[in-house]
Amino acid sequence: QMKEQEGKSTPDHEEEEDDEEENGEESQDGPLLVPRVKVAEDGSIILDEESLTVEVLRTKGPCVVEENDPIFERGSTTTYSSFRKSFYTKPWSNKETDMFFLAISMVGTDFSLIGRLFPHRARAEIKNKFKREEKANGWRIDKAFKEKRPFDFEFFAQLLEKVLADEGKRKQKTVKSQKPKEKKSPRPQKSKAKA
Amino acid sequence: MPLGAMTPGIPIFSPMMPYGTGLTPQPVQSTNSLSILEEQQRQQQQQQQAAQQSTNIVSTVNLGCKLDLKTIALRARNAEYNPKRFAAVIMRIREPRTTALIFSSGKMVCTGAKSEEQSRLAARKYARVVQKLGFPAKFLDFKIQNMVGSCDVKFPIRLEGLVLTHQQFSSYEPELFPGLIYRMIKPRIVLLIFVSGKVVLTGAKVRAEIYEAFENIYPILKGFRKTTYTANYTAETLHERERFTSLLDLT
Amino acid sequence: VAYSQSTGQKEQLSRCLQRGIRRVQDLCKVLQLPAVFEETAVSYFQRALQLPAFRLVSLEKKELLGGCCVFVTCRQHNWPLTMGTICSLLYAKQDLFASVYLSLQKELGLSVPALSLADLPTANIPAVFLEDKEKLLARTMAIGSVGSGSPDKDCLDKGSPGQGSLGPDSLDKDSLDKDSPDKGSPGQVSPGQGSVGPSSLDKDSPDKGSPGQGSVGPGSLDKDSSGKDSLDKDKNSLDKDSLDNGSPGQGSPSSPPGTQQQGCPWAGKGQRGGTLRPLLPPCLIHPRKRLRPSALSAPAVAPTGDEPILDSEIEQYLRSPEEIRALSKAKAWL
DNA sequence: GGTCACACCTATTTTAAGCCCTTCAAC
DNA sequence: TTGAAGGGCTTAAAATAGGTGTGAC
Repeated sequence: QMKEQEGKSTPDHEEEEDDEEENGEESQDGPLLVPRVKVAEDGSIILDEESLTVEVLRTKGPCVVEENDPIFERGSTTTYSSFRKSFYTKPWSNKETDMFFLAISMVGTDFSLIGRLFPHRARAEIKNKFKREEKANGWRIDKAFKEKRPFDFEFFAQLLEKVLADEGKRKQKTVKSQKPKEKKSPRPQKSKAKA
Repeated sequence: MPLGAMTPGIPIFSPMMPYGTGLTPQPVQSTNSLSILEEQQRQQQQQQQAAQQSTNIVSTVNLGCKLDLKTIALRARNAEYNPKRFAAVIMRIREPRTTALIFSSGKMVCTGAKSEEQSRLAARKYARVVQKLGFPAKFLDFKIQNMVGSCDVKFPIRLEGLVLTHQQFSSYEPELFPGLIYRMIKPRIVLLIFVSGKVVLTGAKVRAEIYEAFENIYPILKGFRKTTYTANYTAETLHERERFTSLLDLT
Repeated sequence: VAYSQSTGQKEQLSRCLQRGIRRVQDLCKVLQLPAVFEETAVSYFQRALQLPAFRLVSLEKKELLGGCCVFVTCRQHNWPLTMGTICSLLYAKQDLFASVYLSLQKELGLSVPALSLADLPTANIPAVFLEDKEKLLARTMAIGSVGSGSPDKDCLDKGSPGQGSLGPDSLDKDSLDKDSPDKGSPGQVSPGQGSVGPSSLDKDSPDKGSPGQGSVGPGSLDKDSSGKDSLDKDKNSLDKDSLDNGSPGQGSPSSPPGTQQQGCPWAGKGQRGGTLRPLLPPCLIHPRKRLRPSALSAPAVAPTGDEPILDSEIEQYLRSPEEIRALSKAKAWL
């Protein structure tokens, strides 16, 4: 059993995807992390819950779960949060944010469409970005929406590619040498931004 | 123990909101003893300080005609339509800042407004947009479906104590959510109460329910005010135990 | 395990009930819970199934319902069973289990005490528990992180390290390694474990191993990495214009147009070239943080809801025929 | 095996506070 | 090795409604 579960780090991306089916356990092993949920052997605790009185009397039986209990071993790496669905969203840089507003001025508030303008961003990320900007810089949203710009996909794609590429370069550069700043590395586009 | 059992006079209310209708007058006769007046005034001030804010309103209206969502999405730049994901057009307007879900049946849901009036105005604007797009939209059965409000009582609350004494109404599962979920019966409002003293009220159909619920909960919360820090642990706890011994039967 | 969804309401209640009860019993056996627990849990299950709220839910949820009943029972007896353990055993998704659990509480009007040893009066607690409580509190105090709140608050409010930290694995790791002298002695009893373990449990819950969690990252830009070199130069210049002039300067944090950068289209470039800065107008050198307070929040006047709506306002949301044509073409391309 | 009926997913808003994850800069 | 920063999820409520998966018969 054990359904599968997506291993993506970004919200579902429109179509394209057919999630592999696998990963499943990948554990099975880890003899070390056996969750021994041991408990006091005995003792009686009495709680009176509104007429719902329960009395427990435990005689010194074996531990609730021995450390070798196969049941537990099986899911040793499965935790309460193993199935949480949270995706990591890469923070938006200033440049990319500018692109976001440019997109709004070109297509309006169709997040799905905007999402297609940002190959690496899912609709959910666009929507969250929109809501976040609405709170922080509502005027910018308004401004972008008011300033219509012709929808030129090619243009946008080129621009975005360049912006992302610059970012990736800058990052690498910063890591290697400290002198950086704004620099267009000799090689124009082509590289895919962020490795 | 009815909700208001241990609540002293719960007078006033004073929405500090522009549209606030001073509802629930409620005569202020109450307990006993001396400086009742003073006490009441003090309480009034406190409650007033915990000004409420209506934060979100959801309303519905029927445009009374079938709509072609594809067309709407194509012609309006404030719309989005992805039949694969959701069967409605998602439309937004800037003033009042709201979002609407427009279904092909002509039914519409308007969310995000801060007041009933704003919600209605926004809904009318959406209807106008749809009209301008060529549909014979009308404006039928406008109705406020849900109102959300939030406020701050300005003092920390002992949720552990509250959940014990009001078990029948509460659910406090810090593992799942930091707030205590309080399901008030009358009015039928759900409150999310946080240790910080912040409170969220939701589920109301009319503004008065939010106010009423707050008036009901405020005295209760005062009873569980978390007195600052340490030493209080023992004293407070013991006090609490004494009061609710019957419930715990643990002492 | 794992039915799936579908109400199963048509199914004979008795059968559903029997099956569910069996599951509850099995679960109790697996957990080696006292017999009393089993009875209580089963009765809860029976009560719950009477309610339409549960009779009408999917089988998947019905299954978790059984687990919830066992879980509730354990809690009421202060038995250190964690949600993490239950979820693991049932292969349940945290969210789903939580929702069923919360609705069980809601529907049955149950009162489920927090799993907290610290909150129990000492009188009825076995010695082992007492010891642990001391340790627990001491540890809590020592850790001290708590900015505000009594020890009591710590144990209860944050007592149950939520979202993932309760995983079975994390239990031994922290409790044993860190604080328990009995580390390494299997025979010893450490009651505290399953329960609360204040903040200490938070940190290192070994989720890392969980399958399918993170990774991948957005680094999948692979797809359309087309060549378009020729256009490059042109685009670059366009780019400059549109970004620097069109938007309020290089992602400047926040500041409405009204106050500043009003008539200074060069703002963006100027700020970039550090040396030019002194030449910029004061409004750019010392941009005001506060800005028109009212402009943002709707009209000061409360609407009545019946205000006339100007056509011009509505028209800003409409696309012109050309735009529609362009968009159609563009969409076709995509 | 096909039909029926229905739970549940998807989506939107809004607030609260805590937890979770990733990334990257100081020690 | 930490912590901070940035983003996201969780809880409640309510209306809307088509598509899908699935037990039952």
